[in-house]
Amino acid sequence: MRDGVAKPRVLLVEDDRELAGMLAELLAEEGYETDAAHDGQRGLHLGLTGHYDVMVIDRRIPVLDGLELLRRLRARAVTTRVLVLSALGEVADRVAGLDAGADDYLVKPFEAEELLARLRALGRRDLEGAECLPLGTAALDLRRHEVVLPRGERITLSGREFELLRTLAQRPKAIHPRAALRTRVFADSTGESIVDTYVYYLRRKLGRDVVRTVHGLGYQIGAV
Amino acid sequence: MRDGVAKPRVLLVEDDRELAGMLAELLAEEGYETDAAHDGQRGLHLGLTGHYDVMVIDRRIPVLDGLELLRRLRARAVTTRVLVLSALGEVADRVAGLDAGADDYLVKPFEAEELLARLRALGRRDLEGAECLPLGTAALDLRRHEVVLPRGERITLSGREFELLRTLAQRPKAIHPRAALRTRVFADSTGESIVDTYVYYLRRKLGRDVVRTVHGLGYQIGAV
DNA sequence: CGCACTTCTGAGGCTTTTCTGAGATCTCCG
DNA sequence: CGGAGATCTCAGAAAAGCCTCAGAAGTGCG
Repeated sequence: MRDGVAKPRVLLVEDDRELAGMLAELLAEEGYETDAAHDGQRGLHLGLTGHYDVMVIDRRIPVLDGLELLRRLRARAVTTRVLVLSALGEVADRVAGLDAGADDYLVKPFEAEELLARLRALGRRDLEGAECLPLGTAALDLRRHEVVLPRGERITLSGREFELLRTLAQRPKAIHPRAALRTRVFADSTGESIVDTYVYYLRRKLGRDVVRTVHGLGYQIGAV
Repeated sequence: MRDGVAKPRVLLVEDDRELAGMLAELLAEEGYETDAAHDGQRGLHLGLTGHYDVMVIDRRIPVLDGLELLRRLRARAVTTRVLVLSALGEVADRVAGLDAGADDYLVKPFEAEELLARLRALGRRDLEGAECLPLGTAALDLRRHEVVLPRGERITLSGREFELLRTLAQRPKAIHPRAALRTRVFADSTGESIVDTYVYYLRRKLGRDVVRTVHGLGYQIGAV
C-alpha cells in the first residue's frame, strides 16, 4: 500500500528554475520527497500548510524575500529546520540570516555534497552510533523497533506505531499537530482519525502518560 | 533542558590556550557559562558527566581527535548540539565533520560574530519553541498555549483563553476596550458579555490579579 | 489454506471548550 | 446614600474535539 519507511519531506524555495530542478533531482536521489516553490509567496503558503521536515530557502527570491519569508514562518510558529542558501556571503549577511531564524546558512556557490551533509545534520534521523532515542524514563530502540522500559523490559511496536512514536520522539516537548503526523506517518488517503487510533494503540501498550494531548493543537511527548 | 533563568552552559574543547581564553571571555560576555578542556580525553570526561547546552569542539586536539571525541559522545547517547571548529575547510572535511555527528562546522579563521550567531541558532533548537511573552513574573508560552509560572509550573489554556491573554499581553499596560477584544478574539455574532466570561475564566485559572478591570474603559494587564 | 499480526475505518460515547443568559455584586456620581 | 449602569459569577446547553474499540481488509508465514 505504501513504502515502509516514510521519506523526509523537503520544501525547496528557489527562483532559479534550472538550479531548482537540479536540486530537486539531487534530493530525490538521496531519498527526500521534495516540493518546490519559485517565489516567497508560494513558499509561505506551502510552508504554512505542508508539514515539512526541513526547508531550503534561497535568500534572493521574488515577491517575498527569503529572510522575510523565514521571519513570517517563524512568526506563525513554524519550527521546521531551515537552511538558507545565498550568494551573499559576508559575515554580516550570515549573521543576519541566522538571526532571522535560519538553522544553517550556506553560501553559493556550494557543492552538492556539503548541502546534503548539512541537510543530514539538520534532519538527523539516526544519531550516529546511538541506537536509541530517549523517551522520558524509557528509551526507543531504533534498530529493533522496541521500547525499552527502565527495568529492561521490552515492548515491540508495529511499523506504524514505531514510526509515529519516533516522529514524536524526534522532537520531544514540541507539539506535533495531527495533520503533520498524519502527513509524515500515514498515507494521504487515510481517514482523519488514523492518528487518534495509533495514539490509542501506543497508550494501550506503553501507558497513558507516554503521549500527552494538547487540546486543539496536537500531541506531545516528554512534557515538562 | 535547563530552566530559563540559568545561563546556558558551553563546553569548549580547544588546545590552543590563547584562543581558548579569548573564546571563553567572549562567551562569558554573551552570557554563557563556559567549561574548558584542552584535550580530547578531558573533553570526553566533561562531555559525559557535565550537563551542557552546547559544545564547541576543535578538530585538531591532542590525545583524542575532535571527531573521534564527537563519535564517542554520540555513541554514548549524548545528544547535545555540537559545533566543530577546524582549520580544515575542504568540502570533504566539512562533510566528514557533519557526518561524524556535528550540528554545525565552522572553518578557522572565523569571526566572533559568526560563531556567536551559529551558537544562538543551535541554542534555539532545544528551546523547541519556548518563545514567550512576558506576563509579570510569569510568561506566556506561545507555542504550547501555556502560562509558565515562576516556579516552572505550567497551566494550559484553551484556544480562546490563550488568544485573549495573548492579545492583552501583546500590549501590556495598554487599556483594551471590550469591543476591541471581542472583535479580535471572538466571532462577531457572539454575545456582548463573552469577553467578561473569558476574563473570568482567566482569573479563575491564573489568579484574580492577572487582569485588571478599568471601569468603563476595558481591561489591562501588567499594570504598575 | 489457516493463523497471527497489522492497518485502517467509522461509529458511539466521553470530555473539553465555547457561548448564552440571568442574577449577584460592584462602581461611579449626583 | 442610592440608583443606573457596568461588571462579576456561574450553571448549563450546544458544539467541537478526543477516546475507545469492534470489525473488515490486508499481509506474511508455516
